[in-house]
Amino acid sequence: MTVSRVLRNRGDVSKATREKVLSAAKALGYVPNKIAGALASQRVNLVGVIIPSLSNMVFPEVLAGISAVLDETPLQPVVGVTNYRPEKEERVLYEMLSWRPSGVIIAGVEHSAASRAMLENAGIPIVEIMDVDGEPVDSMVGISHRRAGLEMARAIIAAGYSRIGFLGTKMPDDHRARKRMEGFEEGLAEAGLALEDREFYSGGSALLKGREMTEAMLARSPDLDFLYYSNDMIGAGGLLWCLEKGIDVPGRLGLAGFNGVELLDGLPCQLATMDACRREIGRKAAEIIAGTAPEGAAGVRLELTPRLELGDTIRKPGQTA
Amino acid sequence: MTVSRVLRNRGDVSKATREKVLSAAKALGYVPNKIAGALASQRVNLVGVIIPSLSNMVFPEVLAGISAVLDETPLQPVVGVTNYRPEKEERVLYEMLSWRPSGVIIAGVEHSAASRAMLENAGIPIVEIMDVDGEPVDSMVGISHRRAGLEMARAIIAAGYSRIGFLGTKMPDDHRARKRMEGFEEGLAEAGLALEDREFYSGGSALLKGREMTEAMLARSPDLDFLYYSNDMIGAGGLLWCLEKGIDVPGRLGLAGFNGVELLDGLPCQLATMDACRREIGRKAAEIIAGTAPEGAAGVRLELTPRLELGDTIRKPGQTA
DNA sequence: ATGAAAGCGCTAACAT
DNA sequence: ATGTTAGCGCTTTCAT
Repeated sequence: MTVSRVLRNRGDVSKATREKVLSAAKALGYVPNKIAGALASQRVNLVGVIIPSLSNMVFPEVLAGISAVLDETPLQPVVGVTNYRPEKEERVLYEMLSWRPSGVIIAGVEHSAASRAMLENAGIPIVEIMDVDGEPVDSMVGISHRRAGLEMARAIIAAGYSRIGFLGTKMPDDHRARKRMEGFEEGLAEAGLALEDREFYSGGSALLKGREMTEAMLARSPDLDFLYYSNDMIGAGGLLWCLEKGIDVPGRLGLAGFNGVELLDGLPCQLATMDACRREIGRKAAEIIAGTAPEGAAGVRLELTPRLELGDTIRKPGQTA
Repeated sequence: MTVSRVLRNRGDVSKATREKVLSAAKALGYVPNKIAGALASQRVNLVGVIIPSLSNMVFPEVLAGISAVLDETPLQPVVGVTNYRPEKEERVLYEMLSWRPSGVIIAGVEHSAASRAMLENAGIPIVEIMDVDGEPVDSMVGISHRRAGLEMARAIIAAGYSRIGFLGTKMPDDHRARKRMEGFEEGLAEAGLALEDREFYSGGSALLKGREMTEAMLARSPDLDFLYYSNDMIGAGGLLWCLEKGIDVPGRLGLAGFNGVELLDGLPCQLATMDACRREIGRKAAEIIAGTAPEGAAGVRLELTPRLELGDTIRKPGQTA
């Protein structure tokens, strides 16, 4: 019918007919059936976005970046959550691909063999995000978490700390947290140092866990002069606890987290951290899918550089211990 | 073909053929085309979930409740975010309905005329969530925010506070925050009281805003003996600021927030709050769509009861001012 | 500028 | 237990 032409603003349609169709559609409360449309046109304006979690502050911000870009295009994000579980990632990916989206943005470069095969055979642009330490299927946008850990270690050592503890998540499938820790240990090793203590948690309120783990670690290893947290939320918990106990931060004890979450702005003092470029990663990934990225639309490899923010919890050069 | 039968475990298929089809499918990396399937069967295993925001802690938790329930069913959630904007809600809803989902879960009971018309004509189960102060299109699961505000006011007055300030978001379209404030003022009015000061913010780090607004309000109205925050995040910022300044909480100044977010567990002391039953709301809404709710699948009206948690920031009966 | 017809890749109903 | 057929509601192409 001509109707189809009107609703998609295609082809030549006379003004009169157009108006008539439009008003009829509105009167009937007509909503076109995209299923049929997609089947006929072999085009689907959906972009699959697969992320491990929504409950921390990091992925929602990536999503915000993606949405900001896609809002300017006909594309729409559809998000799937894996809870850091490879089997769930497989399921979610399978479901998504069965809708034949225009592209997929997926967190991480580690995937099960089946997932990787699906991504490779999908025949659409794939962007793996967050992490660049690995071989991408197609495009890749992120930061090097290994390097982030490494540089934080160097900064800490440069500030004169040497007895260092690590506090993080107990997540075998959070590869980025793992890589940060490995990079961090590598950085310590450069200076002939090693982690003196470490502790991992899972589940629960991160702020509370940070508080509890800090207390436990300091009770166990009172000589530590620095604590590196695998994320800002537990770091903030630790910081609050130290402040409460009157511990001299950063003199007696230095602290650092990771992510650069907005939350930190509201703390009594600024926790040292490293910005993970979350929003920018989302923007870039979306641009690659939308085909508006200057870098192109396939095989792009983009490594962003996280900014180290010393804040108030690492000694500055002049400051004495 | 028989293939269709195998992939959907339907009808009688011999073991041998089944195996053959399955292995062939795997070898070819075959992913079925749900578009064609949906068109043919007139069934789509998608549930549209429309929420205003992902950047606070409240909606992700609702989503977690929804996912937990839908994971046991063939249904899959697809989320859309409106940023509290009615026009965006309209667009997102239109897009979703054009995929003919099995149901829609949507936050709030206030919608534009066009959105309401779409919901009414969709011919699928609709569940409006979070808020029960209004007339639903179909089903409704939530709490009464008006009553939540009212009861908080009563508790505060019962504890002996009388010079009360309000701090909240400047969001004309956050109807739930508005209703809480209205209910709160109603509660004050019962005791012949009224708000002595109020301040609203928008954007930025909520924790930081809470800190700044608290400082500003106390500078302006030093006689206040209670601050009611429209959410826990700004409440936490205010609490941290008070602790820092050595203000006697809850003796000299009482504080309360709203939501019952997990974050509060990690604070130096427990902020009074009211649990919004977020996870439970998500679960119930999903059950209604899935048809597994004992209440039925259409026209359900479910009001949950938020629990008041006095924490450490409201005086207990025995405590003196 | 408009209409007619084929067909997208499946499912459902009906053969066999 | 397996094969056959007619659509699902659009888009596309070709005709008028």
